[in-house]
Amino acid sequence: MSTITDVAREAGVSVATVSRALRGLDRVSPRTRERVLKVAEDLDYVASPTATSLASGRTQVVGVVAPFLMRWFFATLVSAIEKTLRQHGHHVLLFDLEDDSDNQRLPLSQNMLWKRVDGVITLNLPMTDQELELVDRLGLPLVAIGTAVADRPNVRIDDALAMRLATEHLVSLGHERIAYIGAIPSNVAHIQTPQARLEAFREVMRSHGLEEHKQWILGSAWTADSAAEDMRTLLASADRPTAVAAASDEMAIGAMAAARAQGVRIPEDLSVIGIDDHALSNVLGLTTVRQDVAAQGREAAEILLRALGYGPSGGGPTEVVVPTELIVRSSTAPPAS
Amino acid sequence: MSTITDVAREAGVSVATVSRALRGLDRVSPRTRERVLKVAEDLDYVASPTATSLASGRTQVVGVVAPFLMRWFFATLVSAIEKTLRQHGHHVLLFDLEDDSDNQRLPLSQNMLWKRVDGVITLNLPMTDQELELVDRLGLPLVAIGTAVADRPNVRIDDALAMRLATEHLVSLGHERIAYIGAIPSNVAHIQTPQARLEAFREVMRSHGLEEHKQWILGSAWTADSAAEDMRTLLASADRPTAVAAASDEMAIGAMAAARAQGVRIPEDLSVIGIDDHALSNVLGLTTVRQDVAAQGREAAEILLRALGYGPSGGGPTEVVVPTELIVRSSTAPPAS
DNA sequence: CTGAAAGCGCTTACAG
DNA sequence: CTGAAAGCGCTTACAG
Repeated sequence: MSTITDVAREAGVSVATVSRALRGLDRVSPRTRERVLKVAEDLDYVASPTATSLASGRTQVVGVVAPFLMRWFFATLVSAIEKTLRQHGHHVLLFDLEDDSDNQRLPLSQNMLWKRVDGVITLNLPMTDQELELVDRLGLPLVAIGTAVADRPNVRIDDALAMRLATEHLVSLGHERIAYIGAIPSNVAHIQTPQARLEAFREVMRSHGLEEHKQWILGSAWTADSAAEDMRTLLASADRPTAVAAASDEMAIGAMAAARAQGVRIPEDLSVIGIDDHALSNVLGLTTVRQDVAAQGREAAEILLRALGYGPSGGGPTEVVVPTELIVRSSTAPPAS
Repeated sequence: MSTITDVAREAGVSVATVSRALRGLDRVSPRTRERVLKVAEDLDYVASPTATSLASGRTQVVGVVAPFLMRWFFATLVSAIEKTLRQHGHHVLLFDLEDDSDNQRLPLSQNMLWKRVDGVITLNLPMTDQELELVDRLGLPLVAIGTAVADRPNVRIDDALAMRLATEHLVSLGHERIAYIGAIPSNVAHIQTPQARLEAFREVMRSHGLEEHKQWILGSAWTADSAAEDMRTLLASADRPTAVAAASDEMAIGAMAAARAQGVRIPEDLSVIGIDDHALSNVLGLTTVRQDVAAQGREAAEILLRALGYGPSGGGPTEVVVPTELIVRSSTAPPAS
């Protein structure tokens, strides 16, 4: 592979001139620039990013950090972020912080970031003080999707609003006996989403004077399997709800499946609603509150790009709340009187 | 942040010695090494990867390239690969080659790889000749998961065997009228999986003397939505199958949902089987042929690491076929007499 | 508009 | 066992 020196020699100019010409800087005569471009093209020249980085201090790489990657929400974000960044000449270095051998996640460390990325995007990841201090010390701009990180730019949906939409939908259908799936104990993590959604559910119930049954608030682990298991227990009892609001579609899908497996018809015997509009929700007929996950990824990438000095330098929003929308399908209906 | 020069000064040795000591090379006295280690620790020293790369020619980064990222199969692979590589001090640069604005995928280009990655892992990605030539020219080792790439190391399941297991299961239950979902026209892509699975299906049908109905071979686009749509058409006709084999669980899930929505009971009226053991298959009761996707990611990462000179240099397998297993759940049963 | 030179922070022979 | 020096391939003031 050819280097900048090869191009300079071939074009009969200095490497400094080649560097300027190729990067489109001022102060290069049109003729010279043209010649350099031609030679570079002929030689299949591509600047060594590693040399460029060492000299310029920028890597054109952004770190994307997630607590896990396999779930639909995260995979969708990563895909959207990668595409947006690549359109602007940037690349994605991926970190999956899930630790299989432990139920604690891995910490973000200096050698993941130092001189390796120009910025960081966190995907629903509560950061520890040390991690935040590290990112600060390294001078890295950061954008948080979902769970907010200190006072950094943040892209998310309005969790409370989303769950309010979901719960109000059930109430408006006439349901009064409503269960909830996805209540994560507040001491487990500083993740805002579960708590905000549960609180919104409670608030709506209260505002309609509806009773909240302790044993109908299920603390499932945000997976379909876990939700299905909790649902089975719930359905085994004599005292059953007529509807269930799940904090995510994956849990809603688990709940629907568990109900059906026990002969409970949906929506005749039980209405189910989720939040997300997961890739499979449409086909499964799940009523849900849609969030545009790809849009969140795109917004976050653009904010970061701006922080890195690309695009319109003029500020731009630093706090984006992506709209949310009720999608009624066949998993919800009025209760069977 | 401190540099190697800072450490050298503080420890009273040359930068060369620091470099050797920190990398655990020979020819450093225990006392010196200890001192250097101590100073480095005190100064929070982490070598600049960009400088290291320029000097050594290695980046400790591997490119992971996929036609799209959002599907369960790909997300699971990426997660497993990332974890395995990170344990060995390597990082993942991610490329999603899906092009939203076009139905052709983006090409792999020189500026994605050149001096940026030490090797490449492809995820079910048929490579063009130019891409292969590029990877060769850059001297990058490559490992292919799923769709094989020329004579490079390859990790996959036995597609034909998997579909044979699925089809034989249906036949052994007594089904004779079996439909197939996921037949991609061979001119669309050089992806082996769809073709290998369809052929295996046909072979099993033939070997049992079962008739293959042209209109029961559905060319769904490997998504649940597409499979559901095709299934609706199929069920609308008077001449119906008693069972359907889908080439992936996502399609099987779509087929099940479409059937149920039309009042077709599963498995009483229709048996459905898939391939994958998708995260939602268990909860949905889908009978399937399980493939261990994470294991494929791990194997591929390890083969690449070996090619890069890590771990036992002694060869090791270069062709891995991960085993596959029939998981019978509630979506399959003997036909209704 | 263009070039010579220093510098980015490491690794790697080469001496000793 | 250790150090001085060249080199990796760019960018960036500084002169001119």
